[in-house]
Amino acid sequence: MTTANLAPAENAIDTGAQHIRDVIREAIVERRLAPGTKLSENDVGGLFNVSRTVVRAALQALSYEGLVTVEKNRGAFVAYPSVAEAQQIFATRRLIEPGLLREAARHLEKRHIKELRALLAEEDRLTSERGQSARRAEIKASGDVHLALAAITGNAILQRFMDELIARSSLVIALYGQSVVSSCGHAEHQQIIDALEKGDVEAACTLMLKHIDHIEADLDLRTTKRDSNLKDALLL
Amino acid sequence: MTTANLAPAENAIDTGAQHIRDVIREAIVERRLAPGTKLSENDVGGLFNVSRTVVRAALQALSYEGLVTVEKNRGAFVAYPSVAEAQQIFATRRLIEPGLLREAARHLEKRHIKELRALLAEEDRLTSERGQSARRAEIKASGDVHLALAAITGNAILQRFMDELIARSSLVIALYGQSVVSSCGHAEHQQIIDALEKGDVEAACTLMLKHIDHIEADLDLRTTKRDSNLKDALLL
DNA sequence: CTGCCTAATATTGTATACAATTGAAATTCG
DNA sequence: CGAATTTCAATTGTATACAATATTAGGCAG
Repeated sequence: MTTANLAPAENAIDTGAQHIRDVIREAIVERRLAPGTKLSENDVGGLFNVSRTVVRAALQALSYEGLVTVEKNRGAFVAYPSVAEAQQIFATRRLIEPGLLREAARHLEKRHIKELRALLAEEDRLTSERGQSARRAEIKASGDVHLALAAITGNAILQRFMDELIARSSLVIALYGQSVVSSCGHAEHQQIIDALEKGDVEAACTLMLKHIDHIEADLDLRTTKRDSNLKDALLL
Repeated sequence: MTTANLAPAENAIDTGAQHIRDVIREAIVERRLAPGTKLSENDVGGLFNVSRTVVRAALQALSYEGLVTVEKNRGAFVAYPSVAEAQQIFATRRLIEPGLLREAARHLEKRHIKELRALLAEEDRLTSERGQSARRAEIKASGDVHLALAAITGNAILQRFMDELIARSSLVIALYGQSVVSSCGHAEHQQIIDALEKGDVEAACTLMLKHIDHIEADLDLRTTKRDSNLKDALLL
């Protein structure tokens, strides 16, 4: 117990539960698990060869970060964000990310730029690739850019908040996204990093706000199909 | 299921666990439970007349919001924030609260002002009262002002982030606070609300930043006594 | 008397068993 | 034939039992 303990949010909870949580989380963020899908404790437990006890712990953690909805005596479901929720997620991102960018700029080093460039290149590579698998990876890569910026701040709390916001954004995009996010999204990421590298932090902030606006504008929030009755009907 | 469901973060988890979580949480925030205190599953369970199962769920939730530290095979303890953690908490608050204030101003109505005034009056009342119990209530009341501002935004995610930040701030103040927070803290709250009522949002933001600076300045972060070995020795 | 090693105790991690609640199918009555 | 009610199956909520790990106490050698 010498080095660790610096990242307070890195609470191990339980070994097995942490793994299950990570796997399900990734599946949700990459849209392999559709919103509304039932996550039966028995099924999940059987899948991972563990008892319901540990599955419950994982589902509870996911519920806390808004990726899973737990209904009493009914079980856990992949979250199905409402329009109001979606708007709150992006409002919160607009509130946090410019400040996050300024804070990242204060800690910025050359190696960080290199890391960011590598992420952009990966994103670029995926954009030109075809197939659903590439599309999934692209969604994740897009979020990773924002998470990398959060990591630069060295602020574990901020990182966790962003973790949650990015994951939930992915869910929202999965539900309400119209076009593929890529086209505009990737170019904007590049512009933000460019501005950051030039030292023009305020320009980067402005670009970031526009970027978030664009993501939200690409959503089709008109759909009132977020009626839980209808939803149940469709999925059963 | 007509009205509810609007607050997505209000996941019920478990009935019993939720209650235990709330009680322990309040005890930590009000400093009745000292940082570092062991929270044995058996003891807590006996106290609430429930099995370890439900206690674990509560402790896990508390761990997720940083109020409790869970060490593998060792159990749960009331969190003992490091200096680095404390700095991150306040850095995050400085990043969020000005934006939160602007967002609150957009939704501000007369009834909100009345609510805020009532909170300030309560804070004032507690300030003039003597005794440890009043001091505890004062710490909580001070946080409530910030939480009320978050509530005005109507953004449930933002509210949850602030919930966590305020709770952890209370812990930090409990550990590192020198003087009683009240004297300067309360007057500053009043100034912020005054500026808000006048419609001068930017002034309110400036005051808020200064306010957070003052809270942090009142901490004695020099103390390197955050050595877990020493801590164990002292508490046993 | 001090330091280390071993054994016992206590606490957590996980699985299983039982109770309670929900959802649906089947049956009965209008 | 349709609607309401009752019964049954499945799933979650909670408690308990067992396994693994850590801490503490005791003994032994130096």
